[in-house]
Amino acid sequence: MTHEITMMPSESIQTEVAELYKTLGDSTRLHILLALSVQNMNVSAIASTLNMTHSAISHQLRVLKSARLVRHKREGKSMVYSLADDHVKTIIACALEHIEGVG
Amino acid sequence: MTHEITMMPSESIQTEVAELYKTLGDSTRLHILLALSVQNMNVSAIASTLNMTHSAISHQLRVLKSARLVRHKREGKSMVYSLADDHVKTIIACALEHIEGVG
DNA sequence: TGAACGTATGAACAACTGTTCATATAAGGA
DNA sequence: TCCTTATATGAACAGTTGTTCATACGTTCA
Repeated sequence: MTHEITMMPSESIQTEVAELYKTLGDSTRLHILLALSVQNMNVSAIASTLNMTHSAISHQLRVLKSARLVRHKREGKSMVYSLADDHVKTIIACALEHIEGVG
Repeated sequence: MTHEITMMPSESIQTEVAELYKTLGDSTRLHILLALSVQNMNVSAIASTLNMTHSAISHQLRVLKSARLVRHKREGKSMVYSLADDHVKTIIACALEHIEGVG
């Protein structure tokens, strides 16, 4: 885990990285990921935590799902969402450190 | 450099992080940053490297500047741009690792 | 099966984004 | 000073984005 750019990434990798950032670059989605970094939640819980409609949250979860940033599993009537892996936390933590560093 | 989220960031920090990602979430801007991670360049050099117009590059450099991701200094007729600090490299490297990890 | 709950989806709309084009500003050389 | 080179800026346009509203789907329990 050195976090260094050892060589110039290919065009397609660059595009993928930009896509990843675009996905993270919406405050609703970032809020969802941060909430999920604390604990797994269903759609209703996320919606009330962020004080937004179920529909808006569901739409954004779809985006996060297709970006492979969250997973979901059914539990009875509800869908429980969780972060896809620890990478996600790491990426956000990187940005947090930058922000805190710059002030 | 542990890259862990030790506590829930404040609303304003969350918004800042989202803004940072939004800035990184454009392939033109990411290309510029990756190019600058190799060497400092002026606008013309960036434009020809990315095969884009000077104007488009200049507009994007303005965005990167206001996000404090790049610095610039005049050298004769041209403006030489460089990464603001090593944080920028680290942030991009984090995402690269995630992409490569996911495949 | 039918009602209630939880979630997903599609259409539509306003708001935003990135590029292009035209033009302006700034520095160096004749 | 005038011309050239280098960069910046503003307006405008097409394309994209995120939310809302209405509706559909899926699960549980009576």
